[in-house]
Amino acid sequence: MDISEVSKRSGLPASTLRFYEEKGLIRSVGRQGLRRVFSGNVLERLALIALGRAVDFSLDEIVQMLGSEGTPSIDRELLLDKADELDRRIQKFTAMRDGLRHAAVCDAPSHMECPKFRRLLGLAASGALSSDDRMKATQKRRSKKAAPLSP
Amino acid sequence: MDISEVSKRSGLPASTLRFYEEKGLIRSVGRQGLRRVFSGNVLERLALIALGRAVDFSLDEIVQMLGSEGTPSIDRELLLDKADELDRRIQKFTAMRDGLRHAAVCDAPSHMECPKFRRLLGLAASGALSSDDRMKATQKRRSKKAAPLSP
DNA sequence: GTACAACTTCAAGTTAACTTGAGGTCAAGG
DNA sequence: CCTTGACCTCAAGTTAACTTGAAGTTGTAC
Repeated sequence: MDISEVSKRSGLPASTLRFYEEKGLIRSVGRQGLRRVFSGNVLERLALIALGRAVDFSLDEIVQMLGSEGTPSIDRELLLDKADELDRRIQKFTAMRDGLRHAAVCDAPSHMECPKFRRLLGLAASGALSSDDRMKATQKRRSKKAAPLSP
Repeated sequence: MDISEVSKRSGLPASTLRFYEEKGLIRSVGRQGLRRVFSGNVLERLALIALGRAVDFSLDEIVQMLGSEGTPSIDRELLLDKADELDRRIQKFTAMRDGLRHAAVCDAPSHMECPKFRRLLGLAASGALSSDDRMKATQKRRSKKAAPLSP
């Protein structure tokens, strides 16, 4: 497959595919003249990348999870970490959704006078919802097995 | 209150507060010499901003929702839109979480051989989870009331 | 009354994930 | 043979949301 074929099948622009290759996310199997040639399994790889992006992994995180190997063999612990992270996000989002929905129908003269809305505000302000706890649990869980590369 | 007081109470660095002021998100009530003076309700305002950020609004969106007025009076329809959006995100995230969790315990030799994981991959690849539908429903619902500013 | 920590402005830097553009190469059709 | 269009590289631009730095000012404690 040439790059436009991959582009068509994956829905990603060629520029993104080149960018991904440069980042080490995908690899072309060779060249025909100047042109990259991709094997079919790049599509599976791109699907994995899309999966990662869908759960808000950075490209760098994805590079790490997907080794350079064909078969990724993703760390199962990492998967659980990410599932936990998603759980926390789901909880926040659920709280937010309920709060927003209530605020929308609340008959308080202004949102500011609605106690539920104010409670939500308090939550947001306290950072409980700020979604900046991206990798805290990951770090925590990860640190239990300690540094595998140092003495 | 001076800026460091607001900073302490809000948890935001002074640079961010200045940045927010420049963006029109908050306002200082005046100056003492060079220094900004903020009124107490800037904290409420910052809480609203945090709330918005917590549900992934951009600062520009937030500026629009919070008029320049003291009492925001947020568009209730907009709140419902955002609640809907959150619903969709929650569904995606739930699907992802379940998928990840299964993949973590799945006894298939490689994730690639696990049908559930592959199904998840399909979902991600098809863009069903790609979270790029940020404002589609908003646009849709919004377009029902049509352009209020054009003839 | 002077030192200095804390404020100020304004410009420029940062990060992620791409996109765009300029300038060049090459295979295939006419 | 020659044109054309799809590909190539590499550098630079883009956006969001801030942060950092340089250079200047000032309220306050001694």
